[in-house]
Amino acid sequence: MTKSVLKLSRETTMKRSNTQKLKDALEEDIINGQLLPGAKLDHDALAAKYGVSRTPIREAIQQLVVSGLVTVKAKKGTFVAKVGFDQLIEMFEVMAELEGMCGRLAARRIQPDELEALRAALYRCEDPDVMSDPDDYYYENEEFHSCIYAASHNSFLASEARQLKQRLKPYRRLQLQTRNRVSTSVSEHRRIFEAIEKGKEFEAEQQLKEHVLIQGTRFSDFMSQVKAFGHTSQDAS
Amino acid sequence: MTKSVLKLSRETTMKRSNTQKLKDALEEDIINGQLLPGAKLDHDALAAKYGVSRTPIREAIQQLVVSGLVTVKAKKGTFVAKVGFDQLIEMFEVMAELEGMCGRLAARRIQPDELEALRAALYRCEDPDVMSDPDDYYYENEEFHSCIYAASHNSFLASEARQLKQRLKPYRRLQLQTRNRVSTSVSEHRRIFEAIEKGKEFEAEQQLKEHVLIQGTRFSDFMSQVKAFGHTSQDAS
DNA sequence: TTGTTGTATATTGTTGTCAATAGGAATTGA
DNA sequence: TCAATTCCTATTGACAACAATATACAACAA
Repeated sequence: MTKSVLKLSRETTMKRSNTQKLKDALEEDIINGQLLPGAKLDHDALAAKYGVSRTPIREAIQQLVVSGLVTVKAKKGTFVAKVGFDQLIEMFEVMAELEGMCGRLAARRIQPDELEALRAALYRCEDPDVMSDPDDYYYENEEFHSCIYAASHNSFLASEARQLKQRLKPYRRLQLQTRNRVSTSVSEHRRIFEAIEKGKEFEAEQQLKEHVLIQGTRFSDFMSQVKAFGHTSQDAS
Repeated sequence: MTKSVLKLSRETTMKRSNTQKLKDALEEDIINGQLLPGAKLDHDALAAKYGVSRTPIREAIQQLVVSGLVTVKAKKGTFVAKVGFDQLIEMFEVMAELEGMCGRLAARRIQPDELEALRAALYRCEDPDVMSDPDDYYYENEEFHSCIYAASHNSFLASEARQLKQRLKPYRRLQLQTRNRVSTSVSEHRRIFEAIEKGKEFEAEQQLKEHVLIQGTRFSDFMSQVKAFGHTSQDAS
């Protein structure tokens, strides 16, 4: 693993501290599956890999602990958080509620231009070319949901939902491989869109809740996939 | 301000790092109003006050930034987060949703012993002696809501709700001084309890949402009080 | 074989110091 | 009097060395 040494070189226009850059880099690796739940994060190794001292690494890791992505076991090392079953279910339950709330508020508050943006996002999701490519669909799906977040006109809610979604992302990967996932998702999107378009708060909320909860596959299927992933039921927090 | 030097002496049974103790101490000061929103947190001053070096303070502050209680303005200093109006409203909106969700789940999942605990908490809230003392009532009120959290059987939800409540606490203080607050709150509690007892999910959810949102006082009253507190509409995040 | 004790090592916590950066003030010129 | 430039200082970020602590492992004894 000799690559990605000094990934911290990019500078857009903002000046960011090494700690922040480290935090983002680790976060991304965790979310995108480069670092799997349970993987050990060795301070010295990371310090060497990124060419910085241990302090920024300590601080970055501590911040990730606060946001729940990693856990430190005293004198045992720091590891990518591995959330147990029960908590995973609990988190999805909350995620569904937040998404549902976004939908309800969006149905009530969406503005004409936002509605058109949402419609455009829906159309892109329904494009056969997009549907056939998992990466493309993943991106457009995110866009669709982002539109709903924006339309909820509650930026705090949006950021909370986004944060929780990120935290769940390492485990959501498992769902996407289910058969017919995409086509099911698309038809759910259409129902969600129509509910929002017509201002049906309750229906938008319900549709979104289900969209998150069952994610087009039976929940037991999902559970068994998670089980197969090798979790027992410990840690996190 | 010579007091509280080395508040970090208490040891229950756990060993906690200075950073963690600092974080808790600052958190508590912020939540309990010792440190008002907008107050400056001087690293050196804190280092002197608590008798530690600057590093634990740095780290504690960084963690508080992640959880949203403080903000750092580049090269200007770090300050207790002062959330603006709009975001305050947004946060209350989310808080209401989470509380409502707790109530809904509790109505569906509460166990006999939990129901009795909730009933007992309700009775304590209704005790005239308790109602007459703001501090007592505050405590018992917290207990009542804690029972609902527990009965939701979703510990993740409970911790998220608790965290958000803490973050709002500096501003909730303003509500408690409203006339008839306690007696209104108590009767709301009874309605909430009855809804949960009878398993009426929807009603429990609605009651709790309103309980949080209007908090017995008209929202505009609350808003004007907040305004009087001296916020304009900046920072946070 | 099992239990205990001691040592070694890995990991985390703390400190003092240095460097860089941005804000503000003061001085100088018009 | 006003504006611009320069210098000073407050503040944050980073580092390396030091210290403390708990765990793991091995050796030894019962």
